[in-house]
Amino acid sequence: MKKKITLKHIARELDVSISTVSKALKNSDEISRDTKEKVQAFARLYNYKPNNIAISLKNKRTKNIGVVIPDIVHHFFTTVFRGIEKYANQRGYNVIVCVSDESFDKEVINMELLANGSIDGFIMALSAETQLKRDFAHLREVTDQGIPLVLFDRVTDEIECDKVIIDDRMAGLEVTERLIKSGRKRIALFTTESYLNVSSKREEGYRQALKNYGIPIDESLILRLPFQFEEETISRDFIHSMDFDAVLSVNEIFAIRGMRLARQKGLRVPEDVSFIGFTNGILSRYSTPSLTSVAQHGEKMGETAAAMLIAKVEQEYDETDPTSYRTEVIPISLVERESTQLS
Amino acid sequence: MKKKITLKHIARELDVSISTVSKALKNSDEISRDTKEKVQAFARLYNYKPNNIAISLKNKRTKNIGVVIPDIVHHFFTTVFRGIEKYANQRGYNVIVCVSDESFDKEVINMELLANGSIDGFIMALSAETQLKRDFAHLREVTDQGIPLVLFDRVTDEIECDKVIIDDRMAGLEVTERLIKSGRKRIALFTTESYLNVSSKREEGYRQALKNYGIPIDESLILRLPFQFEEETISRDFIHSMDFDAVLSVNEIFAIRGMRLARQKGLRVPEDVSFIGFTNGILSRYSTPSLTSVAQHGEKMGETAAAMLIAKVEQEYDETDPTSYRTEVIPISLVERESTQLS
DNA sequence: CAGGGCAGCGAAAACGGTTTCGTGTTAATA
DNA sequence: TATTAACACGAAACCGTTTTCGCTGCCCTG
Repeated sequence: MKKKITLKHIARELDVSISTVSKALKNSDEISRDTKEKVQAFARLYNYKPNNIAISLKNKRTKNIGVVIPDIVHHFFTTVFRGIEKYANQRGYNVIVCVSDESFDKEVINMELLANGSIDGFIMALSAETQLKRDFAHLREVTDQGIPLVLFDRVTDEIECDKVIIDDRMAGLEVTERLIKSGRKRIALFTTESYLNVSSKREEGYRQALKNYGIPIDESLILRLPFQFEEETISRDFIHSMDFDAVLSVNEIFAIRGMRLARQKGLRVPEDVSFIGFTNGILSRYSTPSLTSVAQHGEKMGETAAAMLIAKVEQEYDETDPTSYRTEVIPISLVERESTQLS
Repeated sequence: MKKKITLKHIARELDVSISTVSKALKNSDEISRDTKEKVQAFARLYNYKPNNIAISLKNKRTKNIGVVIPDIVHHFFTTVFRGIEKYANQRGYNVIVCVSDESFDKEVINMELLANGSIDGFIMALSAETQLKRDFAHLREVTDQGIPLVLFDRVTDEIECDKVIIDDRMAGLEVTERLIKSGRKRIALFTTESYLNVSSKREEGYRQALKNYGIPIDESLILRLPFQFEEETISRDFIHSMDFDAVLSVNEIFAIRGMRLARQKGLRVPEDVSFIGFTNGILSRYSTPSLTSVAQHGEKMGETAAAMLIAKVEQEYDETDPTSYRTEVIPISLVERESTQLS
């Protein structure tokens, strides 16, 4: 077992000082060619690699970024993560992931742990519980310490920091209007219980679209399902008693469930009823019929968030301007598939 | 912006030495009650938290584990990751994720980076390219340095280390036999090009099952699809010309595609043709009809891998026994859904 | 021949902790 | 009263780097 070699070892072996070795390896011109070559050859031979931890301690920069997300087994977060990881890696950063599991406490604990020197900055999406409690003290603590923070998707107005979001309200509005323009009159909305910011924004857009077209809002067409969506019965009863010609769903799963129940009821998709879902994930693509879906471009979001964070991290040193914060809006796009007949 | 406070600050402020502060915070009984209380109160007041990096440097243990996987946007790896993260977090470890993207080079680069002090051990699944090249020098380098390594799912015999796998051969055999016992005679196999270890193991099992029951192997019933599975045409032609009453697929997607094409051809699922897929993911659950699937219990795999790794990491110090390596086999289970009629 | 300049290298501080090993003070003991 | 033990604390080494600042020689110049 070859243990890791350090500057000290090289110095001892070559009978020079540690500083000389350090400089030689950095090709400093303080050091003679001879010595440099000797040192570099030796280092190569024994496969010397500097110790990351020591370097981190010295420059107070870890080249690690912390990502805190509610759930990793979730296609959207996963794609965002991929974007983050990709960009970060290109720039020489590593990514430490913590899963909050939609729990406030876990979010707090994880962040406190990482904030003690392990990372240079955070990228995160708030847990459901955090959004419900509206308690952001842990975020404030982090920013107060001067640690850069980028919020994505599940954000809050109460914290000043960089953000990257999609315009959920606009998205809800646009796709609802598409349905209306394609001739649909009775458009149902499948949504979650409303403490999730994104859901309520989408609902706002939905309502606005109907209003824009003078269609009265029928509250009985709005189905609010619990966050854990397993109770199939609710939606079954609802769907069977319900009368609609289109559905907008704030996620894939409700839409897929809905399509299935509608077809069991004898309705044809998309002829009798059209479906559009949010979150263009794997289910939308492979369902039968395949689901027209609002693509949120998670990977783009991730890249953007990582870029913003790393920019902040790296300008830390020239702490000149009174740090201004930006909010990037990632445009959505509608991926049309079999579940709709849009004009 | 409140900067982080250090032992030195506390010491200066309270007019004691750094060592005293350190000991006081650890409740050492070298220190008088008075002093301890004073120090602890001060520390609490200013929210002192020790710097992780400094501690890592001192004890040469980072409490980080590195996870290298081919793809994060993949349900199976994601569930494994969740298991790892969950267990690691409970034990006070953080997880650094690197995505190899099925690329050998990325795998190597990422591991070299992390191996220089950033992590205490690795958990990984080999990239497709690595399996193809059969070049494991980077793994050997890591283990030679005494860094614990746990391989999962995509493993190799050429490296001695802990492993956690499912018995793919056995799984292929069992489920094929289940199909046979339910009366199916002409069982097709949808698989990937064969450099993926797991696929070929599953195929072995499939062949063995047929052999066990004296069913001749019809090579025309074995469909090998490229790893990037987008070309729909291949399978469409195949399916339309093919004559089978059951399908075993090494992944979900091929199965879902297959079911759809079969139904378009007018076949009923499961009456005319049964489908079983590997990897009990989200598609299996939500497809129509829902897909009977081999559950690999990714989360369990992840937990097991993390447990093995952390055990190794933490016994490092009493380097007594000539470290023996284990291979844990996680049992599979068959989740029966609508796509089969098993007796 | 004194002085300056430069090339080449080393000592030491610093990052923020932990830990070993003194050391000075006080109180108990012989 | 002299010795000793316990107590409470500090000095310093150490983890592995980077970096500043000196310090040698040596050569060149005036």
